[in-house]
Amino acid sequence: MKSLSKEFFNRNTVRVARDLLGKIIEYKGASGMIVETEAYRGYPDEASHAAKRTPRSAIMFDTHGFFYIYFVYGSYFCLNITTEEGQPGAVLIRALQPLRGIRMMAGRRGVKTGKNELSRKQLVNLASGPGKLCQAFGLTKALNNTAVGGRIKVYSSGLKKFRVVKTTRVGIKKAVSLEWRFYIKDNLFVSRG
DNA sequence: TCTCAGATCGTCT
DNA sequence: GACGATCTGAGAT
Repeated sequence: MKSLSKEFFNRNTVRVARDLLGKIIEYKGASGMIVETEAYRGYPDEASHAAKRTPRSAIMFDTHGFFYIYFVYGSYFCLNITTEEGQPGAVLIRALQPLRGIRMMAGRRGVKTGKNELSRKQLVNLASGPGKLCQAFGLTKALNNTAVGGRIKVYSSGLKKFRVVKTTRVGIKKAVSLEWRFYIKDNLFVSRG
């Protein structure tokens, strides 16, 4: 299967966030379907990394179709894909539905499986959050600034029939923030954050 | 040098 | 569901 082209990401960030739902991410034999995304653009979204150019966030200003992976809260990584040329932006991948390499993911997440299948709750918990999915897939800052289709692939699954929920929140945190979050309705694997 | 973070998990109610 | 502890690094001053 062919990875999405770089041009797929050279569009309005909110549109890309919506269109990434249902796509497949694959890395080192593990794969999962994207079920939740969040769009981040530049000013006036002051809470976004794209609001201000810093050495860390420069990738959001300079590229599209590249992975932006940053470290948060001293423990976790967040996976983003940069978008739209000429405008800082990125889409945060918030949750994945695990498809392949589930035992591997469980191992990385410290889930004890033994010989039994994972319980439904354990399976849902593998990648139902930005930090969890990076841990499950073994994604770290070492993969920051790599192109989509390189070490990490993003495929179209062909899945089209699902209902999308769009949420917009204004004024979260201390800063003025616009937030566009999309998730596949009724999907068990979306995060609750 | 200092502050605080786009999250997670365990505990409590 | 609510809340607190966690703990490293980026960015501000």
